[in-house]
Amino acid sequence: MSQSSHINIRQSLHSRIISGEWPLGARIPDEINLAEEYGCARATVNRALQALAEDGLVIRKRKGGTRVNPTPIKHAKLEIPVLREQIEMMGAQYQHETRVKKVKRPPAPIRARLRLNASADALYIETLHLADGKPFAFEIRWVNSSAAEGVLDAPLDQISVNEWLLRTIPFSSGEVVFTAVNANASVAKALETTQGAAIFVVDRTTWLKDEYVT
Amino acid sequence: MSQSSHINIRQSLHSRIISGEWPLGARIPDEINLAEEYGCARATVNRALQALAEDGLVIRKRKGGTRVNPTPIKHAKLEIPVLREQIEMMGAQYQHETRVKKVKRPPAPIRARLRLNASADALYIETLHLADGKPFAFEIRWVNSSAAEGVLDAPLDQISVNEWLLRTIPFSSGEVVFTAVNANASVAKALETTQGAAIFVVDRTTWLKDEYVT
DNA sequence: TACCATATTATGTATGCACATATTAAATTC
DNA sequence: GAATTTAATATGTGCATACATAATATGGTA
Repeated sequence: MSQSSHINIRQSLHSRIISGEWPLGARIPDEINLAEEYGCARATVNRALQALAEDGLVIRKRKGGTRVNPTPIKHAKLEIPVLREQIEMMGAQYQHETRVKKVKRPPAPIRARLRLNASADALYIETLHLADGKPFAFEIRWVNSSAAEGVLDAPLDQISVNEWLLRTIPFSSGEVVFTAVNANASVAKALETTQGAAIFVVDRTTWLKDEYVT
Repeated sequence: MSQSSHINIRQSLHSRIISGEWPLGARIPDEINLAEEYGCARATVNRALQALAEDGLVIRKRKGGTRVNPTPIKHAKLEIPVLREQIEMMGAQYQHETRVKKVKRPPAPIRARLRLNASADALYIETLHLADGKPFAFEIRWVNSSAAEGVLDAPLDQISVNEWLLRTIPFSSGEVVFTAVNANASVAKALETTQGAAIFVVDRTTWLKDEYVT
């Protein structure tokens, strides 16, 4: 009982579900019964169940009741840490250098990803992120500047592009897809490490932007 | 007013925040005032604010009040669709083939990722996912079988490994990292497409598993 | 001034109640 | 028997209230 009640109930139900107490797709007791069982108000059970529903563990329907999601977890949520926080979390000091920043025509695949027509320009930015002065990550980003207006005027020396965009753009529109490329030679060089090493690349496409994070 | 009140308020506050009505890090009115402004109960505002806090848009502290997150969105949540759903969403019929499934010693980098010692074995699985009989995605997965006990006995012909794991493993422990490799020749062949094409690879590391999704 | 106890404040959580809404199940009608 | 109306039911939402809790402000004392 270290936590609040709805969290306890949430966890309890969670473990009961994955323990197989209720088979896949089976209906679990309704809120009133659970409330009785746990000795709390229906609203409290409701809150716990809603949380489980958000996690995709159960599916709830009016009248139909609550049942264990037969196709569990359509979507796993994950975290895309802002690099700065990631670095500072390690107790290191964060810095970043904007190496390139100019408007130019993106190559065809990028253009397609950004849904730009052939003549449109985009903003190209290369940023090197440093932890305690040592290269930590290298970031290449294409920004659809027509969508993210003001990006040219933004104080990109103070905050990173990443954060600026996250701050400015309503992330609700973010449909994100991850793609990958191997670390190429130039990137490896920038990071002062061996090509093909444990470098990882994240390629995110949103309605608005396209970035590679190394 | 098409939706329920707490969702309206949530959206309203969201747009007010990103519109810059309250500067970064600034404190926004407390629940009581907002409730008054929106003409609803404090609980309703509370619900909206908690949702925003979960999204990382605001930070809430007892007494300190609620303020706009100065380092916005530490974590963007995204969806990792289960391949089957993705395919069925397109109106295609889903099938999958388990091509390889055996226990063996993973290579060093994988071992490190899974936090296994040098002698430990892991389960190696290759799965080909089909949409209407045509190759759609190729999946290579290493499973730390000591953690995911029972994976060997699971009916992996009926449901995919992906779904089985998601169903079985408490995803609360899932710290996920994405990495990327270029599509290599063998993968490209399996997918009957050109190497280096718009294939995308997701490399996820959890406490428990490691997978590549093409 | 520096420090510590206390009051104040904003959010966190829980409850009981009421009513809305979707959906199933039952009852009625043709 | 089939189709349509009606009732029953589980969840969705909102409100008013109460108390808990954490963090800040305040004031008094050394």
